[in-house]
Amino acid sequence: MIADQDIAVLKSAILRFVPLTAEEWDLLLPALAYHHLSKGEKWINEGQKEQRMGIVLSGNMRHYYTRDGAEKTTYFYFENHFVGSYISALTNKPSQLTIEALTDCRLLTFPYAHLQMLYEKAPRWERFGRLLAEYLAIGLEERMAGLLTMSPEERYPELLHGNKQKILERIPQHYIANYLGITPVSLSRIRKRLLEK
Amino acid sequence: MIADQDIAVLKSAILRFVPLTAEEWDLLLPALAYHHLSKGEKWINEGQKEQRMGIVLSGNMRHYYTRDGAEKTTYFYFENHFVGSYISALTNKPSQLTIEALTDCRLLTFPYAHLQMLYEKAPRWERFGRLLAEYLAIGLEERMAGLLTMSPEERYPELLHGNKQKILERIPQHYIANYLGITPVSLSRIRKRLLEK
DNA sequence: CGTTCAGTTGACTAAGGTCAATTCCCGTGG
DNA sequence: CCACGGGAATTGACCTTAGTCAACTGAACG
Repeated sequence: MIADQDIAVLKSAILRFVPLTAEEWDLLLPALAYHHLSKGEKWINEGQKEQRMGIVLSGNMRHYYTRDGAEKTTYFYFENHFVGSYISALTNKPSQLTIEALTDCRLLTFPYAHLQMLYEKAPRWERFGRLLAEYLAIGLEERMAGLLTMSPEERYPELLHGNKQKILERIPQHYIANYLGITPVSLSRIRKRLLEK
Repeated sequence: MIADQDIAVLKSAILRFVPLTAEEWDLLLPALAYHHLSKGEKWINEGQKEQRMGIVLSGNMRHYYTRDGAEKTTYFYFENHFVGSYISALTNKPSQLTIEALTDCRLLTFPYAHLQMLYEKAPRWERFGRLLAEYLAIGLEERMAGLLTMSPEERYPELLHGNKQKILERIPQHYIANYLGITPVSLSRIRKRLLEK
């Protein structure tokens, strides 16, 4: 049994994209599952093909690529964020990503295939799918442009003063360095340099 | 008057995403316009809000951000590619990008607003919109992951041996350097280093 | 033939990476 | 309450690689 208030969180996140009738909303309900993760636990592993998406009810998570043994964090997830190996689900290939809980987390999840089925069934859900993909594309574009046009020393303050500063405070600095594409050592030096100004 | 064969090119590009009935296809027709660009000419300028999308019939183009006077190329367009300041159109904000013809180009274009109108009118078109956004998101994700996980020296061979090598041959090296996020001077050195192996 | 622009090369600088030592913080157990 | 252990962050020394500036080469085009 899933708590009503948890379902309400998911519903309002979806309604930010599209309005839904009660009937349309009910199409998703049977696919929902509750999931709990302990700090440090992995939800999705690299190479794996279990394609679920979900929403973070509480806690925060990160996802990263592993290459030559090194982890590269490309995203953080917080409360009310959709989470999942979206690209893997879209392309139907094994995930390149690992998604890990940074704190204890509570999730509400559903199979991506169920969402795809809704795309077939209900135009409103297809619209949701479009807007979700567009939202993602906008975020990715910004991220990419940032990597290409700014140095790490510029990206760091940008990240701090962005719309997430309060939340980033909770995240250990070495993950932030990783997100910026640099080592913790370099971030420490950048912080020092910025303080001296 | 637009040539039938040009329209056929656009149509088959769209049909790669979704099947369309004749009636659905006809909804787009009245919005089409033909456009010719000379080498070096800019199609979309930074700061501008004209939101058209199109397909490249012939020639190739690039788009770039301008920051502190420096240009950062983030994409190349070739025959049969959709082109446009997609993010600007989505967010309805002035374009951050400039899109420029690298050679003489022939384009078929339509207002993004017209496509949005089709989203309202026909579920099939909305599906096209979803698949287009998903396609874009996949490409952006790959690009971003590449920037974060690989050095320029690794990215260059990757680019060469990717699915575009034949086309990249046509593009001046300094644009490729720019795309890789480095200077032409550095790319020249990287090439030299790779040859020595 | 010059002019122009892309590409290469050399000398030097700047900035991040690596490795290792040290300090700080915090929680746990004696 | 204090001592210890472990992970995070900082710092120093040194290395690697891209950036910058400038000179030079080479090919394309008038």
